[in-house]
Amino acid sequence: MTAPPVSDQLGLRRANLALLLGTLRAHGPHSRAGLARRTGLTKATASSLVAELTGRGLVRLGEVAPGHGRPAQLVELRPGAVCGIGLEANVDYAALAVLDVAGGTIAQRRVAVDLAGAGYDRAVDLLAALAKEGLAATDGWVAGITVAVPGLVDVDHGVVRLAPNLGWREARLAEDLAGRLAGRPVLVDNDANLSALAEHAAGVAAGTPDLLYLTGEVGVGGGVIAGGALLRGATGFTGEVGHLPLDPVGLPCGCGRRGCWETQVGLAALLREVAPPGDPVADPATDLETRLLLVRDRAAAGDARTLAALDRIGTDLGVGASILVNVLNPAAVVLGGYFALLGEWLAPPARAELAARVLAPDCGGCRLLLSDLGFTAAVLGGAHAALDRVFADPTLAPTDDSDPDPDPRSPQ
Amino acid sequence: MTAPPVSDQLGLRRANLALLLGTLRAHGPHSRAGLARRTGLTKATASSLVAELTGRGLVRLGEVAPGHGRPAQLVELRPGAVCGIGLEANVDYAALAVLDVAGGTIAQRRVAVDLAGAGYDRAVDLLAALAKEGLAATDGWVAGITVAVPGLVDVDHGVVRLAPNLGWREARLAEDLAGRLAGRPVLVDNDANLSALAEHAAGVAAGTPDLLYLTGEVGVGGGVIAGGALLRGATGFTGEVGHLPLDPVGLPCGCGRRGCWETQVGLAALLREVAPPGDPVADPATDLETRLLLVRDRAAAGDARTLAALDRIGTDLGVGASILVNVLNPAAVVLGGYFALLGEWLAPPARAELAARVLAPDCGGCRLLLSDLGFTAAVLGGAHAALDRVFADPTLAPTDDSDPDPDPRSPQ
DNA sequence: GGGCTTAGTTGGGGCGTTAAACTAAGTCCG
DNA sequence: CGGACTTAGTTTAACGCCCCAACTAAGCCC
Repeated sequence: MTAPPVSDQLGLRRANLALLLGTLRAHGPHSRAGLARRTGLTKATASSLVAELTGRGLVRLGEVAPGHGRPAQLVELRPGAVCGIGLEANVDYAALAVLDVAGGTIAQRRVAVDLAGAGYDRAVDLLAALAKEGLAATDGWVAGITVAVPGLVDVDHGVVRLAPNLGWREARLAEDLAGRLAGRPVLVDNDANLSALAEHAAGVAAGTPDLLYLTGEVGVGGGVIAGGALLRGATGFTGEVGHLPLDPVGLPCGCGRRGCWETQVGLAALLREVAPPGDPVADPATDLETRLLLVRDRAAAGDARTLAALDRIGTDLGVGASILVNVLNPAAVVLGGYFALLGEWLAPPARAELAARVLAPDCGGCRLLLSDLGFTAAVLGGAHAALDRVFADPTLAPTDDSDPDPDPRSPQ
Repeated sequence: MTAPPVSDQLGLRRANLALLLGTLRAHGPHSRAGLARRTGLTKATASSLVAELTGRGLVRLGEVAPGHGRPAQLVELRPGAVCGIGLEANVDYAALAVLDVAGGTIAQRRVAVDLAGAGYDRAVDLLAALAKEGLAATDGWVAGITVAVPGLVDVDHGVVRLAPNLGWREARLAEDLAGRLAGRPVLVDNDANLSALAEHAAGVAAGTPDLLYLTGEVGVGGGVIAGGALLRGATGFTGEVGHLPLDPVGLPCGCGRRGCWETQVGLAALLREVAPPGDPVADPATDLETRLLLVRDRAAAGDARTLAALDRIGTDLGVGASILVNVLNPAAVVLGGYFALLGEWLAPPARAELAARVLAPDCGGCRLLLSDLGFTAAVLGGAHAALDRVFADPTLAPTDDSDPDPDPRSPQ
């Protein structure tokens, strides 16, 4: 998603196209004169750039805005023409999302399937089939395809280093998927990273350049946006927050230690505390979402045991989050996964802990928010990641005068 | 230090000048043809850019490197002509460093003075006097002046929000100092941030784009470089690592809780554990550095009590660091302050904890290093921060043909 | 000493932005 | 109702920067 270097005039043009496109994304429709004012370019240049963006299908002329002088024709991101595709490979489901540059949803689907049991090759086949479904859903141009994977991913090489829950190891997923999709550019990234990206692009914290995404699943996942970009670290393994050592005498964790954060606030902890033995909520045979909704219903009904458990978990959530907020100073912490589903009860005690434990005045300006993207955050983030390629370099999108646009820089 | 936006040809020129300058800083002297090859520019452009950089005093033609064909004239960063000034305001001393673009030290000095007791206005006077000393030490052009302050700093406005040890609050330091220095551009930043910058620019981890700097002082300070840039967070309060809650039943901390990291590994913990009551090491009347050297001598001599204390502190250092490494995935953790001074004994147990607790394979590629910048890291980082202005925009440096260079963008 | 190789310069041309004048299309107000 | 005013957007010429290609420069190899 990092912008290509600017060194020659084509690079300058590219940078200015990206500047306009980014302005439209961040601040909504503008007249050409308005774009010129905001970006510091001249009206002539803005007009020329808008003409090119129109030719590439990225923007269109929309409604007319009257003013004191001649009415302005607003330029806006064009829905439907240029899309990004997100895929998600998870333990018991696969998902697809197709978004256009305007942020509109072209297609979205989730398939229940035992990807972990299917084996790598059949999983790739299934992802390829989903991708083709996405490709068929749009007659526009597809900027790229991004796969969200729960595990450690080498983004630069598109390799899944280790995804324990899927049983994948050193899987050359980008390559294998591109091979089944006529060489289209395929990116691979961690699901929490992509979820953070989705919150940054479109969620409750849209536009916030510094945010921390925390998702409650079997473990606890973390994704960090810092300075408007994903924090990736030296080898792409940032956001390993599940094993914050919070209680030296706590419960044993899969990592071999005791009292890790995810033993306190992970899904297992929730189900254990919320349900007495024999309770249907604790029955692994029942669908997980059904059980979580049951928990929510009980909380809403005021069930004492449930409320006490959620209060305790919310408190521990806040303790762990405060550590991260002290280190990262985000403007927002966004809760996803089951944290969001039960956020109504988790957030108040978590906010109290944050307020008490964050050293910066006024909590460093940090707000605790609940994601409204639900369990689709990762796949939406994938689609956004694909679109970000075009926002960084609009010349990737082909021009409509059937010019195949011999772009000098090879894809992927 | 973020690069100015590129939108017109002057911006393009600026970006290319910066590209060449950055190449010379990162990879040492090059011929003009070599610069062209490495950057992708043409030889003609590289020659033109080098001519301009020479005119601005940033580079010079150095030795001749023979090869197969015509010998190359190497272009190198020019010592002495363009400088950055770093200042440091600390509780019991103030410091000055003047560096040139080639990384050479033009001047460096430390003054023992009770800044906390002096009051803000006299402290600013003293800093201004030090800065003038630095200005007098060079006949070159000064890119800027950066002040390192132990506290919470609003970098954008040059305001010290809160520096408890100095007794400063909402101090408009950049403004006040610039007023005493003929309006020269003054930046203000947190000392740990600037120390991290110094390690990134010139220390044992030079060039590492992702590093974590940890300094042992009264508290524990942290500075994070991520993706080659300082991590600042939403309101500039990143790196508050001293109060990681590591031991719920530990010693009480000034923050009101128990078992914070700095109660385990801060200076007070070291002195307490290392010295029996009545020991000169624990005597607050003695100079701190003297006492620390005494501790080092005892450790070197194999004193059992000292070694046991250092082993315990090193272990706790590693426990806390592992949390940060799991979140940030840096390529290096650099220890500064007293951690570096006693690193010989602290590092081995700390490395063992890191290896055991970091989840990414091979510790995420992270190495634990000891700073060799000593207690000058912050002031050196300040000088580098000032120089970074020129590396980001070489047109800030005036041309030698006495052209006052009416730069469109105002300083500060 | 001639050929080869690589460094660096020169001149012409293309491209993108700028500046300024101009046209376009409304509102405001007497 | 119509002219002045205001703002949007286009046109044209000019300029700056980089690229390309040809050329000169200066050493090494045989």
